[in-house]
Amino acid sequence: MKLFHEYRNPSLAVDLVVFGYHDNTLSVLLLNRKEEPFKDCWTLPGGFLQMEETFLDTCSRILQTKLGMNEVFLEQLYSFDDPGRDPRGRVIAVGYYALINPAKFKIVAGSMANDVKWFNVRKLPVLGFDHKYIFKAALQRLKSKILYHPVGFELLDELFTITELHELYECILHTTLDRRNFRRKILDAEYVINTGMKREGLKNRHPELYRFNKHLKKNNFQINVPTES
Amino acid sequence: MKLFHEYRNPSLAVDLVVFGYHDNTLSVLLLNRKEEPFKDCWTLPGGFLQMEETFLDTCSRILQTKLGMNEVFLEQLYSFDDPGRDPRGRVIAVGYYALINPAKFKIVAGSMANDVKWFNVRKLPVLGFDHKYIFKAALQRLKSKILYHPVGFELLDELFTITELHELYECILHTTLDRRNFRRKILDAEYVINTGMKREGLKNRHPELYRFNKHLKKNNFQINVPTES
DNA sequence: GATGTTTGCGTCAATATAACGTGAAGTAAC
DNA sequence: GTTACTTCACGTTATATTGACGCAAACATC
Repeated sequence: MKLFHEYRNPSLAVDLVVFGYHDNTLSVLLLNRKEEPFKDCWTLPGGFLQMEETFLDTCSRILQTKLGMNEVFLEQLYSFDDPGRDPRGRVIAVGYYALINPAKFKIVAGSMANDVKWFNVRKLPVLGFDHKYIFKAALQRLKSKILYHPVGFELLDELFTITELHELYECILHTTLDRRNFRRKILDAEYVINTGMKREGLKNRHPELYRFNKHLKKNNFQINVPTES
Repeated sequence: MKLFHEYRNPSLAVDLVVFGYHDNTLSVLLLNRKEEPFKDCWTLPGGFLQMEETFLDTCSRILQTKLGMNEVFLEQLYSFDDPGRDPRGRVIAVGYYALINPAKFKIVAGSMANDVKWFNVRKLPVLGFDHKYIFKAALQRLKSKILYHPVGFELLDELFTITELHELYECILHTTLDRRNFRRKILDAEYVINTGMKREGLKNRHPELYRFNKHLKKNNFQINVPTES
């Protein structure tokens, strides 16, 4: 019996949209390609799926070898199948997005070799392949997800203030949210736990530090975005 | 230069969860396999992606040749990568789900050759491969989607009554929804347009016939499911 | 006409939401 | 210490939405 992988099959790549939040800015990690095609173009980090790997294995390998990261939040996005998406031949891409706290990996804009860089998600350069669309899908997913699920803490330090969480939401959703209503919703939903500690050394009143509530009930909160007009 | 598809690559299959609604029952189309593996087992219809095909091409081919259908609502679900999911070797499956109106294809439970059959989604047999999980993902997606997006009309005739739409929602969500509140939401959202016609020949008061409003504004309604207790 | 059912529209109290006020806590300047 | 300024934490209020029902018109059957 002929094995399936002896037939002609498209190649399978995994492409990663790695989000990081730093200095009140949502950023995405891009790689400057050193080879054709799209040499010297910015692209999402990615790699080919090996026969024995799961998608998450491939993600970890890319994160580890190209970016020096591990143990991050990962979620599958969508699979991209445009036959023309890779000039080298037929390549299917499975998109994943990751949420990381740049502080944990000592990566801040400009500090790394200039072939890997954080870019503000609102100021992206032209991307190679169809990575513009993969990125768009990722940002849209993140924006939807954060309304119902407590993913914010993946991007913040373990201890954070309500104001910091609030700024993160405004930054991701790219809108303004009433500070006081936001606080009430987050607290009513028991999204976070007050540690009793305070953040010291700030100019004004010292805000209380919270941590994420791991025992949060599902579907317990919903953030509403103002209707555009 | 060696082409990518000359490397060893996993095979790529597309598996379909085809939903149909008939006689107040949400059903899914299953195929009885005639070959190993999972001979005589019920499975989702599926097929391998050909080099030049998009996923949707493959979906259409499966729907056309195995089920005699075309022009249906299709949406990508998720890609399944468990290395052990197919005993024949490494096969990645891209799941899609379809919504069809069985009346349009003259397929009703029991009327086809006994290797293709509609099954009530709450009374499924044991499925081959990992199709149980693909199905679960599809049902979950449909349940979430219908709360915010007008997908109901894909499953109904062009003209339908509010009661019929209401029953469809209760069936898919597997819960009860207040008849009068449901009507109000659907009408306030302009989900549907009153045609002025009525469904004749029923035992009691003749209900008005509606059609789907194609110019529906996005994010204009939300159905709430009662909290379980 | 009486009966039983479905349909279509309304009511009302409870809840959730958006918009905004205010005083306390902190730093810095004088 | 006092004043000025900022952020933080907690309220308040008007409005909108929701859930839980009531009820009469429309229809077939008797």
